[in-house]
Amino acid sequence: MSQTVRVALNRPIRRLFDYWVPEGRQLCPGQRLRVPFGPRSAIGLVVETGVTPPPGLELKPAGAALENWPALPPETLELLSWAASYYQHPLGECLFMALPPALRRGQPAELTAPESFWQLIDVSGSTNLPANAHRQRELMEQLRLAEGPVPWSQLRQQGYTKAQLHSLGQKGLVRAAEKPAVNQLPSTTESNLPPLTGAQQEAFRALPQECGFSATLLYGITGSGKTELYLHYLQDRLEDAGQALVLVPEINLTPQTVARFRRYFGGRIVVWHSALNDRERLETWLRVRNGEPVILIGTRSAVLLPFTRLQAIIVDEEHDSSYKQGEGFRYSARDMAVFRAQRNHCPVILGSATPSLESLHNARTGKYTRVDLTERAGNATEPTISLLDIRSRPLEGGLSRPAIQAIGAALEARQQVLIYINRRGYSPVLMCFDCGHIAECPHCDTRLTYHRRDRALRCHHCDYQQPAFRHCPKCDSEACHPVGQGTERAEEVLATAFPATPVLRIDRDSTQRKGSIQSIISQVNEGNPCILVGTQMVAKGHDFHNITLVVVINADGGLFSVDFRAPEQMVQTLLQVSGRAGRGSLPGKVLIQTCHSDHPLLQSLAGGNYLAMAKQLLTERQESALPPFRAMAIVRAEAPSMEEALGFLDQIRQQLTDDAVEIWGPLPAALARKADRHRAQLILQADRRGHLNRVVSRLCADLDSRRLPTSLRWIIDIDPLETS
DNA sequence: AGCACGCCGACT
DNA sequence: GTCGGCGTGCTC
Repeated sequence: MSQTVRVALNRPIRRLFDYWVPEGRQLCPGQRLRVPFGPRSAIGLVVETGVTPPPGLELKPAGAALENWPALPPETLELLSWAASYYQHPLGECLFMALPPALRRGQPAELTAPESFWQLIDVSGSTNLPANAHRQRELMEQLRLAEGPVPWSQLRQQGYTKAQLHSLGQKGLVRAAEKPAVNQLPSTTESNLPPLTGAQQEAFRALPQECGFSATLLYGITGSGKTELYLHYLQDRLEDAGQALVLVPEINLTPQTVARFRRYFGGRIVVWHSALNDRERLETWLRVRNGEPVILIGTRSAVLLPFTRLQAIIVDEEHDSSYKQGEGFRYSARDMAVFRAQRNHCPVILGSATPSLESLHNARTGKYTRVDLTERAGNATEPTISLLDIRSRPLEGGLSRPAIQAIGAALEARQQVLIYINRRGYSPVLMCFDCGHIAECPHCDTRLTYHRRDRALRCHHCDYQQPAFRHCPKCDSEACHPVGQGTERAEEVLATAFPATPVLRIDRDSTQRKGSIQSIISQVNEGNPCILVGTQMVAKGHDFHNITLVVVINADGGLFSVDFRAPEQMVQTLLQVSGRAGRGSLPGKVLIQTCHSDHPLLQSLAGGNYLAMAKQLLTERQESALPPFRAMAIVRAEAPSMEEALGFLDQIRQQLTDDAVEIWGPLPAALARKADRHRAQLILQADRRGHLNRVVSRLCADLDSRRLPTSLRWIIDIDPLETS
């Protein structure tokens, strides 16, 4: 009697495949194996053993296992199985996301060649490098500070190149070294953790002391020192053999953050983010899987790693929308972290200065414990926020006269200024002042953004671009002008207004080159007067000590949006960006330009009390019966025509007859046409998550069994963040 | 997702 | 007469 196994494959199909296992071989769930699949073979993962295959099905024999241990340990397998069914995503694709690319491809679970390590030849040695070789000098400094040889991956991650190392090697300054054994790497150095302030100690004592499951919402205002608290918590709670997971938004995983953790935990710190190459992913994955006592700092997908000795999870900036994957397997790493902690019987700490309404609600209902840290660390004080009504005020590049005066005053005092604009490019539109024609994308229902640098009109939703026109394509007038504000234009206006001061722009366009954001940050950290102009990117996590003034060009975007989450997101972003001011010893000031200074939300924002605003927003959500008071799912469809998309969703609406599920739509999406595809959506809501899950899961099964035209695409988004 | 099978247009 | 377009269906 031979064994029968159920196998998941890395295919977008909601189905598993059964195979018989030849006599004398034994397989367990989580193991990687090769199986025949159609005319070829594929890599599979065992999800179940000893199954009874559907009757009348001729099974094929399973191929060899790729290793004699499960690539996915039971706890990880359970996490992913839950997530697959909760997010309605094919199990195979979910499971394979927890493997590094090399293992997905069927390569052996081992490192092929040892990684190169680098160290100084003479630690005390003087360096006569050319004056312009500042990167090489920095690299030398890095190696000097390191205790022992530094892996190439770490140097590469800090933006250094092989060429720089080789150049130093030729000069006889550095050399390749042996990989130091793991236990030789410096580990926790207890003495040099910075002492906690009074307020931090109080918060620290309120964090969970038990090892079992607990979920804590750490509400710590910007600059209150949440990271210090995390460091102390890990040092205090983590056993020598234990693993910890620290989730951070992609944008916060900077070398500074990592260096901060490395200073105290040395070789225990490993990182996980999108810039790792395949071999780095494999190496880190293996260290985690082998149960090495790592503290892993990682972005979203780090929550899927196969930890086996997890003792603590921290989710920093838990409100951040980047924790939700926006395509494919649409999971929330924050929510999966909580599930993981629950099943793993370990504490999870969700930290934020602007907690999500979901988490605040969970704290209110007792699902989470809330711990507050509402004092800035050191002698820093909270910034004062004032609204600046710009109705009928002349604007220069989007800036009002009082704002420009404030900027001038701050620069005069040799301080730094941050200008926040939520739009990249030069200006949102290029308009003909004679006939009113506005350049639009031929493939999307959106306007083209004018980028001055390359005189291009670009669509921010597809890859379309065209040269900007001088003559209006409609009326041939020459009166075509950019209208509205973008980062590029603000940069230009500020550079003209303050010619003696450097203006640094931080957005997706200006930071595409690797390491360029690093050089901007180090320039700011030198502390000389400068003006930073940026989008969301500057709002998050950076610790600039000499910024005393933050100007928000226009705060009105989120006030009248169709998306019910817009006010929450607006408040969070504005408070996060405000938090960049006054982090050093000088007090900070925030000027928010608006056309609606009497709007209650902005009024309370000026009061700076996030919890009061959140309470108000939660009341509104409850009155409108929206999340977090109800569960939500969205069915999105796209087709060559809007009729097809709406028709398909309407059919679904007809077949959903469950009284406990409220249905909205179908409606065209806010961006009804994107890259020539017409998009529509259907919103489903229910009081109980479990109930909605069952309904959606039935719907999914039904849609899978129907044969639909290939031109029609549908997806289901559970707990969606974008609802328009 | 791959990859085969399967029927209709422009070419050696 | 074929080469090949991508629509539809299947993979234990």
